[in-house]
Amino acid sequence: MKEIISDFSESLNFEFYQQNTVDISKQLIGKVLVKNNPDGNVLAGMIVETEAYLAENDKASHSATGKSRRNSAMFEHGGILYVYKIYGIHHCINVVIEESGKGCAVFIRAIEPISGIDIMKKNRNIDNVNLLCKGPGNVSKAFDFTLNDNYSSLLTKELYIGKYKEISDEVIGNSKRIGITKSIDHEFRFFLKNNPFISGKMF
DNA sequence: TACTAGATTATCT
DNA sequence: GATAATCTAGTAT
Repeated sequence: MKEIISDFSESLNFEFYQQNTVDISKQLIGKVLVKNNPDGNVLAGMIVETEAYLAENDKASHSATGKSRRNSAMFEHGGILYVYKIYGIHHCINVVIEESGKGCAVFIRAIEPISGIDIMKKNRNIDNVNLLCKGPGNVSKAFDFTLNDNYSSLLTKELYIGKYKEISDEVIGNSKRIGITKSIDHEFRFFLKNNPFISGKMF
């Protein structure tokens, strides 16, 4: 039984991803990430927590030290996925933003599951829906994103981000980014206030 | 509720 | 050889 949660006609277009990274980081809150697997399973959820990583003046960004094998996807044009592995165990997903050659991305930290919840539970091997996509490593595991998904386009029917809910500014909180050791002063983390699916604390 | 340690490997220096 | 945009389980408070 498939639940149709979003229409591909509602998907964000190429131009959307070429805009300012911090703006997009905030705008992605309340949007829906949709992944149509080849086996027919639809995985989807609302983005509830993001962080912006910039090309300039941001030592925490992977692009800060220039292009390398790992971060090369970040230097593509906006609208593709940048996936990397961290601590040898977890995958983390980013949405590449802005024009080719810059090195900007939005880090997806947490998602509220909407569709394909049984598959996500199986992928995570847990039963608590609130924990399914809490934290970047868990998002990747629930959606089964791996290094193979690096460079994937977000402009296809198989994988895209679509409009979902209108979110007003006052329910979006922002704070310092989590888990980094450099440029810790920037307040580039955005989240949906009082949402039980976000990671970390709400301050 | 809060802190700490340990897991584990692609990538970078 | 060292590091890392993390997560979880365990112990302490």
